[in-house]
Amino acid sequence: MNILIVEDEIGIANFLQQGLEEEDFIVTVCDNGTDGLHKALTEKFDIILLDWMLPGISGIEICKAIREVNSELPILFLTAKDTLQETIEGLKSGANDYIKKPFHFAELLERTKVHFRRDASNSTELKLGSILLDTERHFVSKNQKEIPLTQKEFALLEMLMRNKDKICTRTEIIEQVWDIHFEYNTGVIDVFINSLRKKLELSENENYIQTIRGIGYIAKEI
Amino acid sequence: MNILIVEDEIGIANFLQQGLEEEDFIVTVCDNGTDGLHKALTEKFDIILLDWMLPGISGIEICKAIREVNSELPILFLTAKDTLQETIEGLKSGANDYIKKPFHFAELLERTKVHFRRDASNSTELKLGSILLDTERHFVSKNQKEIPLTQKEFALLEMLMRNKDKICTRTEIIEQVWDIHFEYNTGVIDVFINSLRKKLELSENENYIQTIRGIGYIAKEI
DNA sequence: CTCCAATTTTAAGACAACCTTAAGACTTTT
DNA sequence: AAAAGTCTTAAGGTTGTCTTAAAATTGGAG
Repeated sequence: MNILIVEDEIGIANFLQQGLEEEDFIVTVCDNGTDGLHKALTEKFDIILLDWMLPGISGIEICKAIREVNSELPILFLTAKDTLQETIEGLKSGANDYIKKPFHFAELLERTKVHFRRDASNSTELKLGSILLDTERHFVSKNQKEIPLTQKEFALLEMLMRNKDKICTRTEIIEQVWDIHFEYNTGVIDVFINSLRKKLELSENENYIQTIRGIGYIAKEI
Repeated sequence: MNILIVEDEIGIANFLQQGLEEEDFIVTVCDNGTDGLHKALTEKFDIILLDWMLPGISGIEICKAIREVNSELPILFLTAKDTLQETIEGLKSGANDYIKKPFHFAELLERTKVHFRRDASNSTELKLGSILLDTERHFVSKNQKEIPLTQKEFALLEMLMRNKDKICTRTEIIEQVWDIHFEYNTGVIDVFINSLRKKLELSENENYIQTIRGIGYIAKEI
């Protein structure tokens, strides 16, 4: 996990770097706004800790500039500017959290971790109603009962579950699950959807895998 | 945007409710932990504001219970427990933010909005009165109730909603929805407009889809 | 290497959902 | 009152999906 710290007070920067490295984060420090913004835009970080008052570009400017390009990257302000107006200005500029100096390192650490948590996209455990799927163990269960699936069945279910509440078109499915990248039409998908529904015993009122006629399928909580 | 407030001090709850409703949020209040948890698990909210000390189940327990099932839902603690240990405990239990009482409403509001931002930025939702249409989920609802639509119905409604407050001529509709690029006259459009109105239960005084005689149709907020 | 079992793919008929058409009722305009 | 445009309904006709079974392929054991 890569953290970028943009902070000009060397004492604070070192203190943070040391503390975060002890927690096994990979830390990069910039002591001015210009470098900070440049690094933020060109390298890949998982989170940014940002001071407000900086030589070069101010924290606010950096924050706004990052948000122009990247709306996902978590940005935490870390600043001595502690009035209500400033707090709001900081949050409005696109930050995800606003921590006022002086702060406890333990709280900063915890607030930092909050933003790593929600990155469930690479989680190995997926859930859909009473259905659980673990990609690592290649294991699927429903109501605590294991459901043995074949390779293709598993891959198809995984794709649907990773895209929960999003439509998977037939083309997307053929591409991702079957790795076929040209015009193709056959009933394979239907056959496997059918066998998934059967094995998972999806009745009328447990319609987790719905068909979107003319388009594809969707996995939905009900 | 639906907000659930779980708070037993009526004064604070009312204050929050009023403030948030002025900002056009839809607010639900629970004055005890048991109801709060139940509502959080059974209804659909976009964010939860949670007191720590509550009659029934404590905020911490609620937070953990929600996280068992839903790792995405933003949870904000809002509490008088302001020590470092408590803050950390709150965040560790799965909360996304931890706001200490007394707080400024403006800051609370801003911190709440932080969590809507990233949803909104990549939203695929269109709104027309109480009607919501999500292209990605191929989902339409009115007053929180799902309205199942067919392909063509969906495409037609999507076109009208994308052009909200703009007239869609019959020719434009036939071109975009039916992909027919030559002179064509038949009642298809009328039939589908009719079935949309029926399924969406658009009465006289909810005339979201209006006829522009001789030209086409228009979707309008009323 | 060969055979067997399990998995994957193809194919086809049955089925259901959807789209289109057309015709008559209704509304608005001239 | 006539004409033009729209609404409503219901009956085919079409298309996409489900289901089943058999053929083809793969992977592992002997």
